Amino acid sequence: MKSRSTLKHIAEHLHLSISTVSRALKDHPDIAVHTKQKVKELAELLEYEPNAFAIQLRTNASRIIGVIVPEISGYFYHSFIAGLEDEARSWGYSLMILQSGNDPETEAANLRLCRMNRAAGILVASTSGTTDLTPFERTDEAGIPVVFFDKVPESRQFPKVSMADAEAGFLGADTLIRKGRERILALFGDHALSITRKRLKAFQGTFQRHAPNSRVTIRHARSQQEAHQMTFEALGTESYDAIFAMSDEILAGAMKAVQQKRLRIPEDIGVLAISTGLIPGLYEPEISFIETSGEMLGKRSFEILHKCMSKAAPVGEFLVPSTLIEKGSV
Amino acid sequence: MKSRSTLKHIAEHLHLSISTVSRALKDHPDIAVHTKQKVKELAELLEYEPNAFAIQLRTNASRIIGVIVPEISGYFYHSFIAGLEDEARSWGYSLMILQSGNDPETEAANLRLCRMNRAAGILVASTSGTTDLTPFERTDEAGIPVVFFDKVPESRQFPKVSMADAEAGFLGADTLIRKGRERILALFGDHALSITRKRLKAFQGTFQRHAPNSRVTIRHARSQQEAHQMTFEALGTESYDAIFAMSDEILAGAMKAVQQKRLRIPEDIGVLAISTGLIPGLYEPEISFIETSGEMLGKRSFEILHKCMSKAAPVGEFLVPSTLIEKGSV
DNA sequence: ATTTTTATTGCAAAGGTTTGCGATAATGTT
DNA sequence: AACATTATCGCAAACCTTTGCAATAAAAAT
Repeated sequence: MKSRSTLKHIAEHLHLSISTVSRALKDHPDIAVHTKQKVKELAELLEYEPNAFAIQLRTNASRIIGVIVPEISGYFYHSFIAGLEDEARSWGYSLMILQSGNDPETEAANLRLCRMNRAAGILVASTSGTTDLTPFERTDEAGIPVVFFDKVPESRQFPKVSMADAEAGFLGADTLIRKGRERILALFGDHALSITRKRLKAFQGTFQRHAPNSRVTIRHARSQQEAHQMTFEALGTESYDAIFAMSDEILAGAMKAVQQKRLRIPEDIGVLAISTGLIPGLYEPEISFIETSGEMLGKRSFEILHKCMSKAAPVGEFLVPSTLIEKGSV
Repeated sequence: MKSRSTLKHIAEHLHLSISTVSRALKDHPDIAVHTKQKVKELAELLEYEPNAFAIQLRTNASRIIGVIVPEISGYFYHSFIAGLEDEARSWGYSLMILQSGNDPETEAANLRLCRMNRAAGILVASTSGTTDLTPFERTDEAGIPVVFFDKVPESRQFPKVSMADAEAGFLGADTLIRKGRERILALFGDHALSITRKRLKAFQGTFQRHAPNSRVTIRHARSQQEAHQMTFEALGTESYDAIFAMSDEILAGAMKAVQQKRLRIPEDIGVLAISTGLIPGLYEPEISFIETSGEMLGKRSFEILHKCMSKAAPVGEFLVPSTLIEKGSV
């Protein structure tokens, strides 16, 4: 275990004071150029690396951003984290990742961890069961900005950034209409989730306004399996010319039914989904989708949080736009 | 910005010394029981939360584990991270996630970050271009144990934990043989990667030994697209009764060709893959696979690192077993 | 020649916690 | 009654860095 070199070591070697060394290393104008040079050379030689703890203790601020998500794996959050990490690193921040396992208690414990580590800021995709926001308020009051993303609470108090769900819903409907699809099997997720309601509302609204004569059948599935089964049954009882899936999970289920029935895309049936992009690329032909990019959400979230960290405190909800990516499946 | 409470605050309120408070909070036997009680009560009331920086500065050790991966997203690492986080949290550790983007320089920078933050330990899935191990050695010498996982270097110096690649390769071949498949299109990844070579060697060896008369065609693809194209061409020129894919990425590519050709599984062609499990579950019928669980690798990796952190320094390579999951696709 | 400015460096405190050792008083031992 | 032991608690240093202010010497201005 090699003893790590400190400012003190360098100072002693050079017969300088610690403060001079400290300033020299960060190009403080007070320090003579030749002194700076000598200091930097020795620092290089001694492989000096500043002690982050000491800095953080002194400045009472870390370069660590806490990220609390229900789960890292799954269809979405990992891409969010990837985008976030990318952006954060370019600003000199690192990520501390915590999973809540969709359990409010673990979530609170994780929040505490972030506070203990004096995170520079915290990004939270809340649990579906998160009702009590006071822990978050306390954290915020303690000077650690909290920004919610993706799964955001109703509260008006915190900045929030999420996908443009209404826009995505509209785009979905609009695309189907433009392509002349008129008998739609539209598969949505759990109706209790706000994401579902927002997408559904825009989707339905668009059809009612612009293609009131189309037959749009809405179904709700809570899992891939349910979506699979539901689609299989639906395809057996009535004839559809397009399937719309509001998420990757739903799409995966629906596609199993499509494969099972050996339907050709887009001849026998058109398929369109709202997706992150990975899943639609697995099929042949690839599935057209409205992209709700996890990466972009990550980057955007960092931007908002970054503003919060530098005093300027934006509030309200920020939306990440979604765009149609055509692959010819509809 | 509420001022956070410290040991000092508590001490002053109770007319005690800081050291007594510190000891009381951690049940030091020197402290009277009633004192402990009073201290703890007030700490609760004041919502005292220890300053992690100060602790880490004093003890020169954090509860943070650095994780350096080429990318978080993609087919594999997110599940690894999920498993790791789960295990680490149960031991009171948090994860600091860094992406190297498969760039050795970024990797080195990330390593430096881990050192600066005095990580308790570091897990690295190295870049394919990582040749110089001295930065890792230096980190290790500085008292921060380094454990490689998944993509491990040749060096004998560091503990390594990876999938049982040989076993997986054997299992793949064995399964195909048992199912009576004799004309195999076997798709592997980049031949430069050790993971590819290990799986391939065991796969080929098993066929040579137990089914020397089977026709096994080996192909190497460096991307999903390449796998797709390669498979499509292969299926056009010769007849096969099974496809074997050594990874999710390859499988995804191959399956596109299968769908394109509208081949029925398993009647027209059998399919078997080595996989994490997500992708094979997307098709209908689902694809049988040899599971190389990212979660398990994550948990196991933590175990090894944990041993390294507590003096006991295991060396050598640890393998997490893989098991066949039958879905009837072969 | 004296005063003012400028350039360069050092001093010392602060940030919160841990910990070896010393201090004190109470209890037990001879 | 003198001494040894035990139970509690406080002192102060250490961990390493940052930063306001003071200090010194050299240069410039009067």
